[in-house]
Amino acid sequence: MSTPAAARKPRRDARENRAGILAAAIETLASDPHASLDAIARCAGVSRRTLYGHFADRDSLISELIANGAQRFNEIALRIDDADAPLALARLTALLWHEAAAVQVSAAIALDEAHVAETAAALAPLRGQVLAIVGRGQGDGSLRTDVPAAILARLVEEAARSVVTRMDAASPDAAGLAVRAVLGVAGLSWREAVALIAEHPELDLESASGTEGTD
Amino acid sequence: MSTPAAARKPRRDARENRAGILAAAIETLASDPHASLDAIARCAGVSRRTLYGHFADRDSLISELIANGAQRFNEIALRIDDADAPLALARLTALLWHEAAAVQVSAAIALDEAHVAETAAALAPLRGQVLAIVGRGQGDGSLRTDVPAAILARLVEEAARSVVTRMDAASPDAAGLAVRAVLGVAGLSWREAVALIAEHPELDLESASGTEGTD
DNA sequence: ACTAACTTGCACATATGCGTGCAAGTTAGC
DNA sequence: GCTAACTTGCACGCATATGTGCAAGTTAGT
Repeated sequence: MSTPAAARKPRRDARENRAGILAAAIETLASDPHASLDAIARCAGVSRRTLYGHFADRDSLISELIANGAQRFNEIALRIDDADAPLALARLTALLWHEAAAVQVSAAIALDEAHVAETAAALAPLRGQVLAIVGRGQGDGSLRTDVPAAILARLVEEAARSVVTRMDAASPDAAGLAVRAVLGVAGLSWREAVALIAEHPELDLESASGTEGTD
Repeated sequence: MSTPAAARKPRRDARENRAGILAAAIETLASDPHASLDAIARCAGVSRRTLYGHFADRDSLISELIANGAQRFNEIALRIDDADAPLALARLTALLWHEAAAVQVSAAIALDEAHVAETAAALAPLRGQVLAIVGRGQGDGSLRTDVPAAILARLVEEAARSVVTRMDAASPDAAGLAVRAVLGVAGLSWREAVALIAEHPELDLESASGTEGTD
């Protein structure tokens, strides 16, 4: 027996629908964290009733979103191993940016009273990593020391969240903007931030257009 | 006749209740922008029905909150006249901080889909002032120029909003934190920010502009 | 082509929030 | 102490959202 109890493999269309619902939830909740299940279902091209066939209730859906997102973010965060703290922050921000869509939901959901605790728990590894980086940066003098590490970590997180959720993600250099904001809050002068970014093209802050660095 | 048409002066308890409702709305909505009128009424120690005696509907209440807040913020913003852009930003942030409670609601409400437009309109003068300061700072090289003025103004606003809404307003140096975050995002290194703050004790940060309160 | 899995629409129950009407109670203020 | 102003509770009607049961339709997979 392949499976000890229950659970024959679900049908193809069912799996597609389930994925579609999750995707629709991300898309819909990103712009409105209070969107109804009906809105999500319609966005997924599925009936509301079907949604309940895949998720027990609203919380189940949200929880799965949080779990999925958190896992991706944590994996990214734990892969960062630059010794240089500012660079680590920059890279972390840049990498997370690529998950923009997912990040937006998580960021939005994280603001929702009902799920703060759950999100906080799920993102613990990421937060630990940020705190570690910040602490290291304060130790070697590369980051500001006029703010306690714990608060600075929080400040950095909020700066990133702000840019992700409140600034136009489609703007020319959105990823770069996020990195600049984070580095600024972390204590670097803007010229230092610009220099750091210039020295590390592998940060891959895209992008097309020629809004060139310029200053 | 003191009053030409209509409007006999309302009774005292009525005026008190009205004010109480507004205060309760600020307190309640600050923590949960989606709080029900019932919650607000209860917080004001008044029946839900009474609330409707003072405000036609939810929007009327919110609108008055926005109008009140915006007026105070705009007045403060337009009083700033420091030639030095970083200092102007610092002072603006510090002054607005004193309106913390009111700022929190406005900041929270401003995030609400239904009232963004209204808030944006009401805060136009403040935003104009920020843009002017930022432009000036870019012109004289005291603020970062790697980001267009319009976006930088936005970034500054979001940084301030973040700290106000998301960081513990009761923490030791919350006002200073806001100023530091704003200056950091605006391009100053943290040492420059610290120096600026140190040179201008009249910013009145650190400690206690009086919530010495207790209850 | 047959069957089990899946989807769907509809009806239903429940809950919450908004906004209103009204009759009975309180209170401010003269 | 009288009266108008104000508050209150309760009853509605309305709208939206969640979650479930069920019978009838589709569809995937063998």
